[in-house]
Amino acid sequence: MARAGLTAERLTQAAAELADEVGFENVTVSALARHFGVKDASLYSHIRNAHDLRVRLAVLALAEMADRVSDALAGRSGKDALVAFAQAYRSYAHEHPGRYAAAQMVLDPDTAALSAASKHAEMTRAILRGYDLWEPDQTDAVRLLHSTFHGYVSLERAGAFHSHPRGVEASWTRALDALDSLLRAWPNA
Amino acid sequence: MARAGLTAERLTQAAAELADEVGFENVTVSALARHFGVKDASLYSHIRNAHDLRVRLAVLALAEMADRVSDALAGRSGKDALVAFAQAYRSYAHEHPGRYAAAQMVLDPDTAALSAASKHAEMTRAILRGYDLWEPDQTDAVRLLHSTFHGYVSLERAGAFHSHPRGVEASWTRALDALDSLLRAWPNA
DNA sequence: AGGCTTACCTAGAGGTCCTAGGCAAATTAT
DNA sequence: ATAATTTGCCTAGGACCTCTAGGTAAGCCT
Repeated sequence: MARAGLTAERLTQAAAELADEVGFENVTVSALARHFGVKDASLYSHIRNAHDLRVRLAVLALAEMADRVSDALAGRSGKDALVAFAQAYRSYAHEHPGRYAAAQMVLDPDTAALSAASKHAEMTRAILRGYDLWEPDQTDAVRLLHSTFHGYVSLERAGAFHSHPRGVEASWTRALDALDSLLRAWPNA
Repeated sequence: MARAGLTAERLTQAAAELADEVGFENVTVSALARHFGVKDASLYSHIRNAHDLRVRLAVLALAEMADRVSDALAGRSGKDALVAFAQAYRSYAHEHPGRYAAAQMVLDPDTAALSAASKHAEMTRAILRGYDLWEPDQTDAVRLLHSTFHGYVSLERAGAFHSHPRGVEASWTRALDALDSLLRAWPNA
């Protein structure tokens, strides 16, 4: 019998495509095995278990997002950088809903440290160099930005904004305007 | 054999407690049946299927949150109302992580319309009466506030803020300060 | 008391997760 | 080139979850 030539990397990549097609919660070991025309048990030579597969997927998604944001950010500063970051983040979530959902997994501290999660925080911090913010305000602002981006995208995907006719795109643009003006006039403690 | 006296309501209530104990993703029909000392199949007289159970749980959580926020909001306005809303929202999420996760489910439009989801939007809008905001800025601000609250709480629970020594509580307080000042000086389009 | 509704049961099919143990293909050593 | 080793994929099977069909008996209504 010819071998399928599986590796953890190929499995993770296929899982990412599967996630975008059928949703992160439907990424199962069985579905992945079916995709490769192989028995379930065969995958366990490459991944420890189903959770391990999902963690690998999360790590992949975090890295992809970081790359995309990093590219978008190159050569920009101030509001330009803010908008570029936000668009890159949001467009990734729209194009890759399954991967984005994976990226929201709660990772154990060790895995999180090895992942691109820290790069995200670092890049968000880089945006703030265009504004006049210093510690601890900078960290507070990083957290606020990250929260707003993530919150907006996940509520949008959950359909929370469909009940009102106001365009989701227009609100997003105005939210970025608002955040920019907030960063420029960050209140004192 | 004595009957357990199950109803959809008792099942949903028990599922809520179970969710807070073991996590929303571990709320299964089997686990719930075990809790009542009853066979799995018995639950299907009260709920349609596992998804139906989770939706009921989501609706319960949305209603509970709306009640709590509504109480917190009574008699307050301006920043007072903003802070009260935010604290009520966040404390609910902390005290009831499983229920909060349930409340993030994507509901089909009909269910969403019947749920307390619209009350949430309405209450957020009520906060803005203390600020000088009119349509469409009001809707944009509602979406921004909702996104930030939800984003902050879910990133916090995911451990995204643990990598930095700055206190999560302090950042939260400052985020509310920032949002208040943003609403008072909402930028023109 | 008799009849009706329904809460809960047993039985069982089908799916996912995962382990143990085996064989054969690919790789490395001789 | 053949032998030895590694390892990719297999079968078999157990544990758990979901859900359906059909049955029995408990509790409610006259």
